[in-house]
Amino acid sequence: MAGSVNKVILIGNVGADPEIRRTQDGRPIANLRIATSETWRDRNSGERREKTEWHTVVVFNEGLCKVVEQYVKKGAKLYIEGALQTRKWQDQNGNDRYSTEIVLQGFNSTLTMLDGRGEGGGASSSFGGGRGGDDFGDDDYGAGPSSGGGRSSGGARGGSGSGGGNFSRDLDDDIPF
Amino acid sequence: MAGSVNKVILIGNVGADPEIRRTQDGRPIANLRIATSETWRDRNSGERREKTEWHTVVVFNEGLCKVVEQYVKKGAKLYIEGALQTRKWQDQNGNDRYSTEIVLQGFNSTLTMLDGRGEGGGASSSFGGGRGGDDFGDDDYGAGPSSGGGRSSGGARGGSGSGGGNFSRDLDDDIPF
Amino acid sequence: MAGSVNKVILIGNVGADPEIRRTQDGRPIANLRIATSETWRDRNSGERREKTEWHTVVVFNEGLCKVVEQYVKKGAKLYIEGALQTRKWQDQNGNDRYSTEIVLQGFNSTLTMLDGRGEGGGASSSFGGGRGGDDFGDDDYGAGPSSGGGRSSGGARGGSGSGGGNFSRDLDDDIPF
Amino acid sequence: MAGSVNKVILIGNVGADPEIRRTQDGRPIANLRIATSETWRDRNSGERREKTEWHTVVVFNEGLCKVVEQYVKKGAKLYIEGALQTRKWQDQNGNDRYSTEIVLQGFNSTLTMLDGRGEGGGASSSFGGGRGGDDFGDDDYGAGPSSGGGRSSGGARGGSGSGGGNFSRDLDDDIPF
DNA sequence: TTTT
DNA sequence: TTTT
Repeated sequence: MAGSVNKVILIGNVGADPEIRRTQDGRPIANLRIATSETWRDRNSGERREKTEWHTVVVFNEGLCKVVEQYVKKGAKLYIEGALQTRKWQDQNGNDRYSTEIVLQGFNSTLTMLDGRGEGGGASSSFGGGRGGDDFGDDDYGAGPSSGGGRSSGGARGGSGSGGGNFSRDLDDDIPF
Repeated sequence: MAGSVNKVILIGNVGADPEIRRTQDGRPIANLRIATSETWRDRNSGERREKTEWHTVVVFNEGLCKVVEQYVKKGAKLYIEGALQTRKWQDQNGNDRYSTEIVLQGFNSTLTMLDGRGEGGGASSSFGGGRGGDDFGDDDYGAGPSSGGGRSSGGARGGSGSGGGNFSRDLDDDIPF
Repeated sequence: MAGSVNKVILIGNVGADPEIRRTQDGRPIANLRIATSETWRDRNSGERREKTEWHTVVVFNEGLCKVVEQYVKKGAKLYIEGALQTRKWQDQNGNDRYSTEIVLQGFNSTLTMLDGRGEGGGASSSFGGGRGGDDFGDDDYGAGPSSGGGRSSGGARGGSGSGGGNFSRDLDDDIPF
Repeated sequence: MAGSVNKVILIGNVGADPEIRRTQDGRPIANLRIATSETWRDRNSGERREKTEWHTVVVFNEGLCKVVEQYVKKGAKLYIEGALQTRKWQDQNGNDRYSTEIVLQGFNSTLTMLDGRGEGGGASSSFGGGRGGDDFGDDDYGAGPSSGGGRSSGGARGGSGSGGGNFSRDLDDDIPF
């Protein structure tokens, strides 16, 4: 079927340092757990209540994996755009099990760090941005994320400052890893 | 945690006529299975390939449930906007199991029928639309979906025409069911 | 600034056959006018009212331009994902004027045809789909939209059937134009 | 036409303290200027370049206006979900002019503060959240944003910490202003 | 005019 | 199980 859309947009916090695995042929796959949460007031008690939803995010895109590996730490606030995918697997008893994940793989996958603004209120360096896009005349307008040079990073929580970065696929060749 | 977003946007086709259950206190809950699919060309064989993803959508909103009950049939193409929710349950062996669903419950849930354009190629009646929104002067601008009057409809496949309708919560009082 | 998102999602109908211009160096640019509309019921009169919003969409992506040129006709229903851009220009009196457009240029631009379902109720060929994505093992999983072969199409309104197609950038090499 | 979607999603920074006007009948309208920006590397020079896009956001929703009035300051990073609207007006010479704005008015408008996480690295108070949603049994699950109690706030830049808050319409009765 |  |  064509004419379909499968899109997930999350803004939430990373629950633990990401895990990076590798395929047999060496490509990285990053796994993230992201929490979103909503709060409301109980109609009867008047108490504030909160419900947290945990999401499993799987990053197949190689460039985004590198970003995740280097910059995303427990506690980081991320903007994620990906697609829903339900994977079937067998448990130890041979029973079919299903896991639904947000997959960042396709052309419109995005991962943007929303923490940033560093510690000193200063212009913490940024390593991302970009539309990935097409070409725009003779310079590389919108041509893809780029890097801000030497950064030590540290994730959101660790705190030593990390400008919010916007990453996308197609960035492999622009990121200086 | 506040400052989070949990949003799913789907455009896909309904795999089977919806199931409508009721809570003990009589409120309806609709279940939908929606297929999205992507196609690509195999790099080696050059063949076209397709992968279909199935999504479970649960509609708690009462107004949307009525819409689903009356207008959504197997085969219908829908635009869905909801939130991801993973539900924990026990299987017959007492093992924890998890199911991830797209829940239409909150203020920004939407369900829009994308088939339509009626039978005659004409303007097709519409039974929905709307922003739910706030007030806009003295008339009810953006005040919520409304109905186009008597339509028997019949879903997408049944085919006798059904304008695409846009529904949201807050519409309970406007829909003449 | 990094860590920002600029995204527009539209589902609407094309108001007129698209215009295709070309840059000096020969690249196509497509212009579309797309109508979205909302309906509501007047609180006082009880009448149904409707407000249509017109959007200007500019397609810089070359692959998408070709798709627009060949398949998108007046009346077609489209799903569009792009970015907002306000362009400054001078009117004949030298006054600054601004026009805001939805630009399809970047990596996460999408254009999907939502009409389709072909003429005979049958399996009208599809020329799109795809995630653009990365590679997935040795076949071209998610590797980008592809074409369904020879189709004459005809747009939504023209009517001779055109399956809903999903297009994205990165597709240039896959579309057999 | 029904079956349409008109949605804008922005994450960006507020360029100046918001302006709050009032309609004749006393309802507030907030105006925000929000910057999004993308960066890329020039293909030739290798320099990092940046392009900032400015967006005008108009908040008609009364609850969101209050939030804007009290918490949103110059420099704040926001998540915004609204609809595109082009307004026609006459300049001093009587010429038609058009302005396109992102309107937060309808049921699925959202405004979420993304700064926050306070100064102490702690859990940071949150004054928002919520789905607006429907009812869910006997407590007010998902019933709408609520407030975290006494907060002095101060906007993003002012800096003394302000948890990210998520606001939506339907919240009027829950926010303790 | 923001932010990095 | 849909759709193309």
